[in-house]
Formats: sequence, structure tokens, C-alpha cells
Amino acid sequence: MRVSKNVVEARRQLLADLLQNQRYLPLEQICIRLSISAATARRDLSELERTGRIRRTPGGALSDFSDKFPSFAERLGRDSDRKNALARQVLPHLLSGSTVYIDGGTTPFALARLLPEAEIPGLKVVTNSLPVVELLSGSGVYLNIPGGDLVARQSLLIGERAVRAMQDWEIDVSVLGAEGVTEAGFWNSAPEVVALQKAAMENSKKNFVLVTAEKIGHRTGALLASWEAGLRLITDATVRQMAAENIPTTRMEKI
Amino acid sequence: MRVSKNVVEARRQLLADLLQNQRYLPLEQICIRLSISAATARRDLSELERTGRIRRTPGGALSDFSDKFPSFAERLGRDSDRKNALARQVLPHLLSGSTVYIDGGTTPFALARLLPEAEIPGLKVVTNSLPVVELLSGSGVYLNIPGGDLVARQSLLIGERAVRAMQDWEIDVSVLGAEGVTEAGFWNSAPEVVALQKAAMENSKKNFVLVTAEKIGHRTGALLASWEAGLRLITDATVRQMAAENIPTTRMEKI
DNA sequence: AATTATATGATTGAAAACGATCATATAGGT
DNA sequence: ACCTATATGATCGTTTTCAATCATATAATT
Repeated sequence: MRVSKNVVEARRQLLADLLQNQRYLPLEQICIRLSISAATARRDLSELERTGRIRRTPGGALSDFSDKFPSFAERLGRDSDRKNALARQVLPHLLSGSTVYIDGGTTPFALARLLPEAEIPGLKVVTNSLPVVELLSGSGVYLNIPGGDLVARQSLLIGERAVRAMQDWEIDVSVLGAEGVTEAGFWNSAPEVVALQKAAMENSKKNFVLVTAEKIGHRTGALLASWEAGLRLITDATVRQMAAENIPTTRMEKI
Repeated sequence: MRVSKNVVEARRQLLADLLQNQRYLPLEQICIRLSISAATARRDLSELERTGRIRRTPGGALSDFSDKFPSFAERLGRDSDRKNALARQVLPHLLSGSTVYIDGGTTPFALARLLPEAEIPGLKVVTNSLPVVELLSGSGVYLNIPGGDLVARQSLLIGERAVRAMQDWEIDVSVLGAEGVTEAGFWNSAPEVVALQKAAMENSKKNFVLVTAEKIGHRTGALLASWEAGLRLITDATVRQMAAENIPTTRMEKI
């Protein structure tokens, strides 16, 4: 009867994940999907609730996070004010009738949240970020989705087709996120994401990169662009922090 | 004791809104917030569930849909059981590793709802319907979004680019909806939607059209396809109903 | 104004869900 | 190889939840 500790933990994680996606699962479904008895299911649920990861209900349970993209919501919550401050600096560059590309990632998402009340007439938004789509659908903003593949646990449409579709658009301003900034340039971990970002950059007249201070000096996975590419950095890092990493500050947008 | 009709409807709407915001409410909370007894709360919940606006659970209820596509949720609620029955007939045609296109509209959406628990290995879903995307994102199903334009108050990506993008895909089975069926063929009101559907058909090996009985004999806007096109009709209309409209029954999938 | 229809809360018996307890098989440690 | 700890499923009595029914007050209809 007894199973190993890691099996138990893996199953509970799976249950938590399942609940993140399905929002609500009746006990019976949990038993079927995990092939466990009701008693074990209850015990798992009790434990997950005790650690605050889910919320139990009579006859089932639901995930506590309201977002369809839970990790996204969680990351967004962090430093949300600072991200808003960065995003706000982009607004003056969004002219009426222009086209803006909004990248995946939480900092560009912060920009999307500002758009409905900014009410920029005739603004067109191009994005492959599903959270942005969800946020802006029905808000009156004109939305274009280049399309692509949705890979598990992501909230961004990427892949070869996405890169190709991106070339169909003429973008005035693209707003990108990055996971790291060094002397060499901007970095992101997933190559497919970088490929998409590069495609956006190539079809865009102005490119902004929004990064919070803690990303300065970090190097991850793939190089998005070197400093020569002419991207405009918007950050809340100090000039001192930048200099410590030998990052050229001439390209920084003034705050 | 009795209250006026509009009071009842307003209270139920309030409850639906409350659930949209809170996602889940225990019965007790509902009673407190609306100042009603458990019995009335249950009756309200039953009614809201019957019209497809919420989902009941033991001891409470939760909102089933994001509030992004309210009209969609409402339309889906109507005849939801019958739509499910139609959608279920498509399942045997979805082989493992195959690619299925799911059209906008509520009846094809019913199919999407069946997919997670159908657990068809390696099934790829191609769709431009945002509700389908929202439903299936994170469910483990592999999703491809051709992309396109999101027009106001719609939940479907359409337009010239969408039609072009559709041609990039090889689809095994496409599942379409129609607003009308007559002797001439299948009808839909919006020309842009029809254009997209045609593109899907042209790139698909098998085409199913799911229509509930009340659409028989209706002619709207644009002709999607004539009977010669070889679409397979799945409906709960009787042969008698069909014959009354001079509709050929040879192409009907047997139920 | 009189009559009918119905929305409500209370009650009730049935069904479902729960936590607690127990025997057992097996993982983890000695 | 042995012993101990514990994860599991089954069982049981209790509690909770539910739909159905009923009486009643009030809206809707005539």
C-alpha cells in the first residue's frame, strides 16, 4: 500500500497543477484522474489546503488563483508598481492610429493594463500573449494576433509559424521584455521566444525593452540583441548599477 | 413573501456577477450577501446553472466562464445538452495524432469541452476561437492558433490574414457550425466568418457541420457550402424535418 | 376588487460528504 | 534482513447538503 515520499509529493503537485488548469474539480474526478481512493484524495486536498495551495469545497476543490495563467499572475504581482511605472513611460510613444507590438512577459503586460484607460484613438495592438489578449478583448482596443503554437505551461504563441506570421505586420512600436541585461546586450532564456522577439524587432520602427533593476547583470540562454541593435532600454536601475556592469547608459531612456 | 419578477431577475444577475468576481461562493455566503434563505439561493443557483451562466458545486457555486465572452456563455447555455450530444458524435473521428479544426460558435465549442477528458493522445487542435483557446490552454491539448484580427464584441479571430494563415495547416477533421441549413446548403451570417470557414474546409480532409434542429430551413447572409461540397451534417433534426425542406438526407451522419 | 399565479422560507427524508479509525502493505532506516 | 514509520483503502457513524413538499404572503391578472 505505501508508496514512496516522492510519489506522494509528485501526485500532490500534479493535483495542484490540475486544479490550476481546471479551476474546479469534483472529488470523484480527482479520484479517477489520479487513480486514488476518495480517502487519499481527501488527505491530499487537506494537505494542499494546509499549505495554502488550493481551496477545498464540499465535494471537491478549486485553485486559489483566479487567473487562467497562474504563474503569470503570480509573477505579475511581484513589483507590480515598479512595472507599471516602466510601462507608463512607453505611453507617450503610442500615437493615435499607430501599431504597437506587446511581447509576452509581465512587464509588457503592465503596459497592456494601461491601454484601456489611456484611450488612444485608433491604436492597434499586435500580440501573441494570451494574457494580453484576454485582458484587452472586449475593451475596445483593436487586437491582432499573429498566431502560432501554444505550448504547455506557456501563455505565449510561439514557433516557426508565429515567426513567419510576424513578418506580415508593420509595427510602429514594439515593447519587449527581457530576463537579463549585460554588457553584451539583452537576454532571454527560451530560444523560441527570442526568435519571435527578433521577428517583431525586424518589423518594428521603434523598439523598447522594459526591465526592472534586478535583471541588470544577468545572462540567460539566448541573446536577444546586442547594444548596436539600437533598442531603447527603459529601466528603474540607477546609472551606478549600470556602470558596474559596463553597460552603456547612452541608450537609456531618461526617466 | 412573493417579490416582483424584476427583483428576482436582478438578484439572479447580481448573483451571477458576484460569482464572476469571486469565482466561488459557498452557499452560506450567498445567503448572507443576498439576504435570502438557503432554499431560495438553491433555486437561484439551479436556474443560473440551467441557463448555463454558472456551475453549481455541492455547498456552493462557481462561475464557469471568464466574463470576457458573456454572450458566448449565454448562447452556449441554451440547449447545452443537445449540443453536447452532437459534439460527442465527432469524437470517434478524432484519431490519435490527428489535427482537428474547431470553428467559432457554441456547438463546436461543445466539442472542445469534451476533449480534455477524451484524452486523445497527440491530438492537435487548430482554432481561431478564443473561448476554445481559453478553455484548452493548460489542459494538455496541443493548441495551434492561425491568428487574425479580433473585432469588437466577437470572440473569433477573422480577417484576411486569418484566411491566409489557415492555408498553412493540414487539417484532418474540421468541425464547423452553421446558422442555417436549406436545400441550397449551409449558411452563416457574417461573410468574414464564412471566408474563414471556407479556408478551413479547403485544407481539411473531412468536414463536419454541427447544427441543432431549429436551424433547419433557415437562410442567413452568406452561403458556406452547397451540398455538393461533401460536408457531413450532424444534427438532431428528424428525417421528416429535413424532407420538409427538401434537404437531401443521404449526407447525414447516422445518429 | 377579486382571483390566480408564484416566489419565498420552513420542514423533512434521502443522499452525499466528511473525519476518524483500523488493518495492511510497503518504504525507509538500522 | 529486520524493524519501524507511514501511506493507503475500507469501513462506520456523524454531519452536511440536497430536492421535494407545504403553507403563506404578495405580485400579476381579470
